[in-house]
Amino acid sequence: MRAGLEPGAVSCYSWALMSKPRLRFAPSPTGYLHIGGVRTALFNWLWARKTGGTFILRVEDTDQERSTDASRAVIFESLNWLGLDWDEGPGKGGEHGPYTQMERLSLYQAKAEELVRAKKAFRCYCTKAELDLQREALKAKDPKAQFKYPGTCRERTDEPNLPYVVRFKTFRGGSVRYVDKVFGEIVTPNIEQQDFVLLREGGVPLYNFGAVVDDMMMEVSLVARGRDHMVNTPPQIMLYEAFGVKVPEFAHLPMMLAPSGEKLSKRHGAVSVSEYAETGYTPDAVLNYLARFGWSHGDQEVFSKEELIHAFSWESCGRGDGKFDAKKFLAINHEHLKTPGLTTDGDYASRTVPFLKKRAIGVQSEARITEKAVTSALYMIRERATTFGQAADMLDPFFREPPVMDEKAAAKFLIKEAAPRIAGFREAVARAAEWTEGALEASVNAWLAESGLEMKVVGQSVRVALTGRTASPSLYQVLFVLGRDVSLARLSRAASMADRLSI
RNA sequence: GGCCCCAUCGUCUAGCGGUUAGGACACCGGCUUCUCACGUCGGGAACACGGGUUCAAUUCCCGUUGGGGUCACCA
Repeated sequence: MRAGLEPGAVSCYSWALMSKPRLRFAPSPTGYLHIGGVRTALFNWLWARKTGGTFILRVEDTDQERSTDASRAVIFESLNWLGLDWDEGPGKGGEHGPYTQMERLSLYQAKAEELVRAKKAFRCYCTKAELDLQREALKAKDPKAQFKYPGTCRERTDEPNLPYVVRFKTFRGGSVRYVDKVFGEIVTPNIEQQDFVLLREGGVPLYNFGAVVDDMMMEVSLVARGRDHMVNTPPQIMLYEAFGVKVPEFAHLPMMLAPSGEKLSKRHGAVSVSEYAETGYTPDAVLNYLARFGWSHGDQEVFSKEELIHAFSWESCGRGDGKFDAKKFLAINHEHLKTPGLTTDGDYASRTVPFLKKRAIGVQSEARITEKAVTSALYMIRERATTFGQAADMLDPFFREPPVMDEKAAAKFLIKEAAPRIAGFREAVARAAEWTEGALEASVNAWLAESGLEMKVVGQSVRVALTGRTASPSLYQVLFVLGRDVSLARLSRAASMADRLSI
């Protein structure tokens, strides 16, 4: 009942309906985990989680020139940080392992041999140099001509003792048709294909072959990947048909481009997941932004991870490429940090502590940086901080004694005229009925009223006195969080500093 | 260049024949205000173009233009 070789005969539905979907993310360990790659992983993961299917992680490391163990580790680390957990794969096992391609070499070789024996593939003894020569020759004759492997060894029957690659006998007539879950029907004439290489000279598979053998053996039922792979789909489908197995479903995702419209790369700013982790983004916000890129759910912009799982569908994926927008990304992160329902106090604090500790290295107050202390100060900065890194910056004056004094701020606000005001403010808060925001404010207001001063004129000096900066949370919150002793001490010190400074 | 894909505000997008074309980010104003934010109110801002189909096209079809992808013993 399998699909035949005629065009239009490839049906994918039965597989998908009969069992839980199996999806995979198959990165190459050749660098950091790219934000675009994460989106691919995310969409696969969302569908697996929504449908109760299986999410497989497979490492495609057949490019031995560029693959590194360090990169492999970074990719795992990034996926873990994002919370995109896999059901089968490295470190997790599964019935279809190993999940690293270089550990599956004998499998590819056996499968290639199977095709050769069935005359669906052949050994090609043409060398790379020969082919390059032919390519150049053709180009010299006709610059517009398309070079395709001429089929030199396609029907060759001898088996000389020479190095060879294994090539696929591409179907000659007809076309490949499939129904993409986001792009719809795609038809490609087979004439476009050439006899592509399955196995290199050393027996290491090339992408299209490795991916198909693995997807086939791992029983992947839906292949979702970037649109840049769309051109690989027809040859891959030929391979499935050559093996006589069911063709999986395909879903291609529109591309994420740089604001300039070029392919997104490091020269356009942060593109690796680790950079966002280091800046203090929260993983769910990263997923939120990436999900909303090329996918939508009515007017909703902010999603928790659970909401994404619930709402996701291929039908709501767009088809147009998009441009990465760092500002919107930041705004989404801010939204997640502001909302306790999205980022709990505990989560917020535990993610902020490392940032605070990092900036407190060598400072004696480091021991005071605890999740508990940070948690109790959180309410001051929830609305303000856009990243955990920024939160740590805002919290810094509360975990350092004395606070770092901004020199410009001091020069401008800790001036002679300010000294008596700071002192007056100090006395006012010192005689507050109790050390609460309300009582402090009441006491300060009373002092303001009797002294004829306005908060406008004393505020900034007091702020610099308490925090060393010109921007901070509300003064009463600052006083409260700092506590009576520290507050009074900082105010005294600043008052005398102001008095001295301008002599 | 061949083949393939795409096309709504600057950006991400809603729209699935009849809407004052909606939201979000960004931008610009007002309000709030002890700073910075947050919040809130308001504003400017889009259906690439040309043909069809239809009583009616942003929406369906074709073409043009524009953008993107890909053309390896990379993935």
